[in-house]
Amino acid sequence: MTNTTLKLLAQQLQLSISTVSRALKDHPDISTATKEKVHALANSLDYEPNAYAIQLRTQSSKIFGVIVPAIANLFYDSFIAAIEEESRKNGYALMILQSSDNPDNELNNLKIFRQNRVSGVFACLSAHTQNLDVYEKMSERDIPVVFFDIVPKENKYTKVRMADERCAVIAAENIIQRGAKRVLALFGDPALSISQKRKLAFQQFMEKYAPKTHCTYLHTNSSQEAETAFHKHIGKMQKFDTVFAMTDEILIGVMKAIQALNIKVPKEIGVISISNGFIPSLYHPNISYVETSGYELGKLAFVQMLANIKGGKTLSELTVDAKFVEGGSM
Amino acid sequence: MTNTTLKLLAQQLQLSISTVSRALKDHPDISTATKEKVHALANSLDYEPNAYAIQLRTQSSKIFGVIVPAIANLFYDSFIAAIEEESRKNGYALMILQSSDNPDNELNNLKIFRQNRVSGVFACLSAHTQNLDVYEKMSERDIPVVFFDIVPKENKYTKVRMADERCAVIAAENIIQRGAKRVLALFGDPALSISQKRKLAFQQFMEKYAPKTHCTYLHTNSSQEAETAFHKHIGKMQKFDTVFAMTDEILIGVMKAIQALNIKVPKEIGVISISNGFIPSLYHPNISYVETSGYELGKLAFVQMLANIKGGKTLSELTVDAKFVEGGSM
DNA sequence: TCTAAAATTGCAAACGTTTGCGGTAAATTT
DNA sequence: AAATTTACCGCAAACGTTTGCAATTTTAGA
Repeated sequence: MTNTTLKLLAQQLQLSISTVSRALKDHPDISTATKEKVHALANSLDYEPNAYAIQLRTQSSKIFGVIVPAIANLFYDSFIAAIEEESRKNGYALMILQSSDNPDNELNNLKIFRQNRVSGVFACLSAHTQNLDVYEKMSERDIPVVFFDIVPKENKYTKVRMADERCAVIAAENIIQRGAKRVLALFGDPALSISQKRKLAFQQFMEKYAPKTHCTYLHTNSSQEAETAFHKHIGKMQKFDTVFAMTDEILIGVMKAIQALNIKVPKEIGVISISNGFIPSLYHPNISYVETSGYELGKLAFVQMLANIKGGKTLSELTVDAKFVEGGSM
Repeated sequence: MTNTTLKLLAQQLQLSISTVSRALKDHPDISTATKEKVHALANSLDYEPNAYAIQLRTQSSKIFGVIVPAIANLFYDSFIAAIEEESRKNGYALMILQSSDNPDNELNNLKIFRQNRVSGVFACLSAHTQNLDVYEKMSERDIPVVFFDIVPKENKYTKVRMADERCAVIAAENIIQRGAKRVLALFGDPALSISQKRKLAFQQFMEKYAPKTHCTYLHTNSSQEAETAFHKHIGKMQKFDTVFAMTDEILIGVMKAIQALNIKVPKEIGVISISNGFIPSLYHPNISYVETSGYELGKLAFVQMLANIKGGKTLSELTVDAKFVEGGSM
């Protein structure tokens, strides 16, 4: 079946295309009578404006691009869910591409976004992206970019991210408050700035406010690694009374080990992590965690995007605050 | 900065727009010499074809729409990841919208898809969608629809889904093989056909091949409900020696209860579920499960879509097969 | 050298909108 | 009744491509 167009409506009504167009959008120039006629026919013929024609004509697309390392990820999917909601409210649609942490894909995805003339892109850098030229190219095209989560260091970009240092400090506070004597602190890939930031903040805080507490710092790149690391370190020397997991991934490994060894939480060991809350709710007792909500981050990113679109350049780095959520594991 | 267009290239090269257009796509009519010139300038000027103009002209969009109840979902996000991969390989981009299980949103999303003249849509019905007219409308527009996971009953549609009955039967087989005497079987929302199918198949198989095994069937709508149901039923009368969870959601509730009561798996109770594998891997021992891979389903859906686009109508219902994955919980 | 065929390139219409501007008829003011 | 305003509507260009066809140039055949 052929789509109904303005032209078709115009022919059937013996009107000009422009009149039909204006009638459809309640232009004051058009009389109420014709407006009604037009609307009636448009409805009965199921008229749907052709987005491409509009975008071609108006040079603006009502589509946002989103680029994440992976969609299948507890954090990113809630981020996406958030901007999807906001987008719909504001009449935008979303185009989502994943980089799989591969800079080549990243490049390609950005290209697709440019070709589709998206009105803006939400970007999470892939783990080891060095070259930001592609993003420069977006700016040249006047396409605003809001970076989230993994963001570039330079402060000429608009970025939103979690308050990484705050997260680590809040975790440290709670560990101290528990009266921990020996803590095992597990962090992620040491090459990632997020790992560095969190570790640094955590370490400094502990050394300053609880210098007598013995801390062991480890970096692990997967649940597997975390699990085996835990097994290894829990065995030798005195047992830890508290364990801190920087991410869900790490927490998962730790908890498997804890279950395997049948260690009682929180009696024999306290557990605390940084998470968006889903994984911690899987265990009994619920794991206490410092909340980093992908959902909140998404909402924040969206207002930044809107600001960028409306008010020209709004360069800034906003962070969503962290808060402690009591589980029962501390 | 103003985008470079064919017109611009043509002017600078003293060529016609059509020649430039053809040169860029290696049309045999164009001489190698001019082709090279054109490509060179296009590169240096960062020419990027305007997708909207192309789509307007060619009436085809290279975009697929995806509609899911929620992106933030272990099953759907892996489904999405799969079709995203395939799409990229085939030069398509994805437009993803979530229905939040609300038929109104579903309606609206479909509308956006139509307006954007997507080349096809992957749709998962929202839980209680009754009216399929919207999807009929897509067909009228010659937009193929591939339903996945939650699909309509009528067989005039193209659908892919998990082999629900097989899943349930495989689970039942393993339960029988374990020599279970008393099993607690937990299913999801009884209004959903997926729950009905799985329960029916499970029940029939058990009654046929293990009539002496005592089975208790329950429906729960959330992790919470599953958890309390487990607590309630494990308390009174004789303990169950095996529990079957139809979904991840249910498994989560069950496992929380099991942890709380400190019941040993698999010694005191066997656990088996239907899952894509992530949740079962979170526990020690890993939970044995019947695999329903969103990823596989995505791949399958994509070939169906391609078939539909290329070869006209290909109405059929394909299912991705289920297989048992040994954990250590049985 | 002339002609026919082959190799190149350009013209112009079309895709479906939006929108500045000009035009006509009706309503209002003098 | 003439002049002016107001209300309504249509013309046509433009957005950036693609593509059938015609036009031109080059090459080959005789």
